[in-house]
Amino acid sequence: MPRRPYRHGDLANALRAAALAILDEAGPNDVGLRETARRVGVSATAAYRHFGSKEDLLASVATEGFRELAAAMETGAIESDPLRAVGLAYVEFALQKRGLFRLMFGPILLQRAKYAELDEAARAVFVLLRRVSVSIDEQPREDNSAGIAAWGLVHGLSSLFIDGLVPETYARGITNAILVQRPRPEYQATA
Amino acid sequence: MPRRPYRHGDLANALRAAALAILDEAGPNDVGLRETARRVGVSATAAYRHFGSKEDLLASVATEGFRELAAAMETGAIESDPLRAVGLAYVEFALQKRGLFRLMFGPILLQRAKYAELDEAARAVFVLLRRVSVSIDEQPREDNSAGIAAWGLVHGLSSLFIDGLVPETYARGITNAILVQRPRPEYQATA
DNA sequence: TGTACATCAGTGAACGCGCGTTCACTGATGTAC
DNA sequence: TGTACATCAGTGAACGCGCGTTCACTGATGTAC
Repeated sequence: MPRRPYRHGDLANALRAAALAILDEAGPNDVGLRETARRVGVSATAAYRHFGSKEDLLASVATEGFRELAAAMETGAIESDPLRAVGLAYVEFALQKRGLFRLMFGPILLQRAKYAELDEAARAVFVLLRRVSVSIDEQPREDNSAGIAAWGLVHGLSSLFIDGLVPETYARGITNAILVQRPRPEYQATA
Repeated sequence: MPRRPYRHGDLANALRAAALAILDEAGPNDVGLRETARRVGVSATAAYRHFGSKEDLLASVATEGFRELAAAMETGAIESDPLRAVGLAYVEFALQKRGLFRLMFGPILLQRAKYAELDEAARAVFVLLRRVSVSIDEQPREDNSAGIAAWGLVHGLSSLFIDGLVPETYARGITNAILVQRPRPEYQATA
């Protein structure tokens, strides 16, 4: 078998991929810089040529994750029942890549003031949800509550499913049922 | 000042309280058995008189958390708009005790097969939500989707708020608006 | 085309750290007589 | 009431571990001439 050449060629991506593998096999807390490098077959220090720190690597993986998520949602956004399609894409993403999903909404997200690209990628997901929510809202409101409600719902469902609090078997069916588009009643005055 | 007596008297609770403090100041990943013992002013090994392992301690704290949450929700369950009151209590709990909330829905929850009390306490929260959801559902369904939807919504909103994805300032107002009780339209047939 | 050289992606040893857990122990407390 | 003693909640030293990061280095690659 051919030995890996001295220069890897795409070590940054290889490290991200290895981190992803650990994420899905174990969990966010088990992603270590040393372990990640070990999987790629490279010394731990090699990672520092591509990422300033372990946190930088995680932020990079999370950013990619948000972009992937947004892309998956975009596909649904053009369908006839966009909120349902987009919401299903969100839940589907969480189920398929639960390790990544957990990383994306874990402690690294609290550091997003430091990571402009991460912040932007996360925002894009929300913007997309708001768009498909507002479009079906008969009385669009200024507080974005329709978008926030949609985000809260799909995000919460995703969490409950991947934490096993609701049996995963029912995940798609139930999500589908819940997200069926229905006429929105007028909002009532609230206290 | 009086020295702590040789026997602490209530070390188990003191350790739980110290763990709670760390949870809110830092986060679930920073709760260490040594650090917790240090805060109580006791040797690290003393903890082993009361908990079999670090994980046991965390499970115990999380269990208490679920019981507290259920108790807070119970108070709202008897009001005239129970889903809103219970949902607000849920979100309020997450905002007030965000460290604890994160622990409760973190990796320890995946170990709940090992911790019967934790499992039971978590289930109680769901049962309560299902109760108040079904009660306002005009066409109760067998799949519990009304309860799951309610849980997903309040859980997701809580997560978004404590992760700062939606400004916390709006948290209560928006949650309130979203949870306003409204007539449930019939469910449509789904694919 | 051949050669000298700068670049910079990799290496491996070493650092200090805090962790969870074990072990043999100590000594205050509560109880039996 | 006084004394002997068992209990068991605490101690402190020690273990092995894997971590993130630094350092001085090496040597393959690509380029300038």
